[in-house]
Amino acid sequence: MSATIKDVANEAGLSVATVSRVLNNSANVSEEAAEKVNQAIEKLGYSPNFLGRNLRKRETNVILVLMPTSEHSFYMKIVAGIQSFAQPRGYDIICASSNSTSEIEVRQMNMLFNRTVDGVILLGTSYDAETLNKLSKTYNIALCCEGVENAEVLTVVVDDEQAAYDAVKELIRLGHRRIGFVGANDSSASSCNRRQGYMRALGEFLGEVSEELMYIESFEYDCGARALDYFMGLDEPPTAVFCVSDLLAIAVIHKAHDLGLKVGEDISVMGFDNISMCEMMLPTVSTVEQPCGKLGEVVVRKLISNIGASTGAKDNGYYTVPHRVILRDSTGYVKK
Amino acid sequence: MSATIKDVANEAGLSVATVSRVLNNSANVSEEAAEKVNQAIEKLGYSPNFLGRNLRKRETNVILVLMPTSEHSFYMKIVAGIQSFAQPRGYDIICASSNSTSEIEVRQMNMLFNRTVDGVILLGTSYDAETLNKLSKTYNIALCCEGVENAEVLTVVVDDEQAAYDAVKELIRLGHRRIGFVGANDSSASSCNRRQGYMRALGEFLGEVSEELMYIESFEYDCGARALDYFMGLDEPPTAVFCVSDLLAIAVIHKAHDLGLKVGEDISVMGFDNISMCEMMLPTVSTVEQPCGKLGEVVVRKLISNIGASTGAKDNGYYTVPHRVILRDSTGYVKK
DNA sequence: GTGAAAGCGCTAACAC
DNA sequence: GTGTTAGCGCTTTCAC
Repeated sequence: MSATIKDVANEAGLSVATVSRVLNNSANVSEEAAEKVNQAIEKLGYSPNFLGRNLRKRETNVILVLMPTSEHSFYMKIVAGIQSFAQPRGYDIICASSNSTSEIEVRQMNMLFNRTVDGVILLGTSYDAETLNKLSKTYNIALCCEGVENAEVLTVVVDDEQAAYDAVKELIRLGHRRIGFVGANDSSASSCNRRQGYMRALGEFLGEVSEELMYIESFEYDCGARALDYFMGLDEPPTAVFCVSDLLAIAVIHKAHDLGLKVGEDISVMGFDNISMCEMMLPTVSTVEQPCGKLGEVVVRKLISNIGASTGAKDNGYYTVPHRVILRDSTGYVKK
Repeated sequence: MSATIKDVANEAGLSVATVSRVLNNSANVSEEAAEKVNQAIEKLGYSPNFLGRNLRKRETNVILVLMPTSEHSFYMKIVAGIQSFAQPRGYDIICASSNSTSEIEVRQMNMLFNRTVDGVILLGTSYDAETLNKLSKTYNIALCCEGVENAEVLTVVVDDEQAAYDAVKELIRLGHRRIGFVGANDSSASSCNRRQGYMRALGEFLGEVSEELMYIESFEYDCGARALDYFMGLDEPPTAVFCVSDLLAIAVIHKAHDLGLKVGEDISVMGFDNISMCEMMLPTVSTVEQPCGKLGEVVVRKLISNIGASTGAKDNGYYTVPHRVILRDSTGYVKK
């Protein structure tokens, strides 16, 4: 049906080897021959079949990015960062979303196992450390945004503990003394580390950490409303809330509005990630910026280097990139 | 390095043909043989190389979804719809974003040309009708969300003209008589069609359409603010604004807030798409819902059918799925 | 029920 | 500078 390299060779009156050379810009091919080949390609509308090429070369130059959910524009920003680095270096980036379903994740990981892609970047995973360590021996895998405890796999993240500490410190600077925490289950390393940072800041500056000010459920949007309901039901509700994601912060803000609270005055809310929605919201949302572009760039740079390296020489390090606290309208000085 | 089907055959003491049969669950293989093969697979940690398989079978069972931008969570919802239909039918879905750059789009389309994927769904494209028609003869292509005028390519969209008409009709029902339109350049078929619907509603119910109430720029977020600035500079500003996207509507709402206007009272704003942000915003955003799941499901169903069909029997039809106007807090009765 | 062998489209020795 | 040819890993006809 569609033309092959052989057809091109016949059409040009040359051998497939020469056609292949032209296709790959290798040296040792006369101008004349190249011209003939290009004409034949044009005439036949030929496009090389990469299945053949990839099979032969044992590489695809494609990297797969797996996201737990596609709702977060945050993830797509990282993908953009990955792409901007990888594309000029000859790698195509494709992505897929597992909807936080481990079954789908496994299925998509098959693209790695069956050699459809050269490597995978996981922006969150349901694999445990042991499995990841085993897979990492045979395949090129990297974690980004969300690490896995004890996994000796290339990982690039922000320093979640320190970032949360910095964020909560800002709230304390604004005069807040009762600060709530909205987190996901501790099976998420990032949520867990952020909780540690929150607790360290409270311990260091206020001297005490109260269990009742921590609401732990999941990253789901709806949890934000439930968290605020819970907090407002306390004898002494918090005057500020630190959330492990912007989405949760936005849910809290929405709920606060429904309860008649003025966000930034009656209650301060801080998120995490700096998704684009933070600037679109009314009020705008204070948050901790994760440098998405940088995260993507760093992780794919190291992954590509691993792909090119011999098995023994792989970089399975744990790297952090700098974060930044951004204050907007959703946080303010504590009400006297 | 990694095991091949030959290694498995040797290990099992059988031929590669038998191993292949086991791999593909074909009939005519004894229990005993299957057992041996599975043991060998287990022992060697074998995973079939799909480059070989796909080359041989001349199909990959992968469909590529190309998005113009990854910022819209809207697109990812469509991908989810596509995936939910395709996955159970043996197709993997991968996606890539061109950042509205035709150069990147072309590069990504290479995955179609070089047989890395069986088909492509374009959620917006910079290709013109002529090119699409030509490509569509050789390859399996579908358009979703955003059609291309005169393209005889499988297309699944909402009826943009009618949807805009319905939305504007609602604004008129709320008493609005001066209604602004914020659109993208008419090179976008959807924006163009929505403008037609806006004009039809105005013509039909109010008798006149005023050029000065149409602000046409692009889908970029920043255009929303400029549009409102423009409108408020008019001698008689509109009391309601219909935007061709929710993102633009949110930008308008944000700007209105900055100008001290109360959205839903002083000015009504209607968007288009029903992205998840509409419900998160304060105020919540009235909009036209595009049934993302349905769009994705329908387009991939027809595309898969085309992939399986002979060249002549392809469905290049134009299909619409039903839309729905959703009124929320950003629209209200006109202020007396 | 099983195996031998051809060949999918391509690249890369190797020979000339 | 060009051509011949062996295979990359797999499926599938055709014998048996």
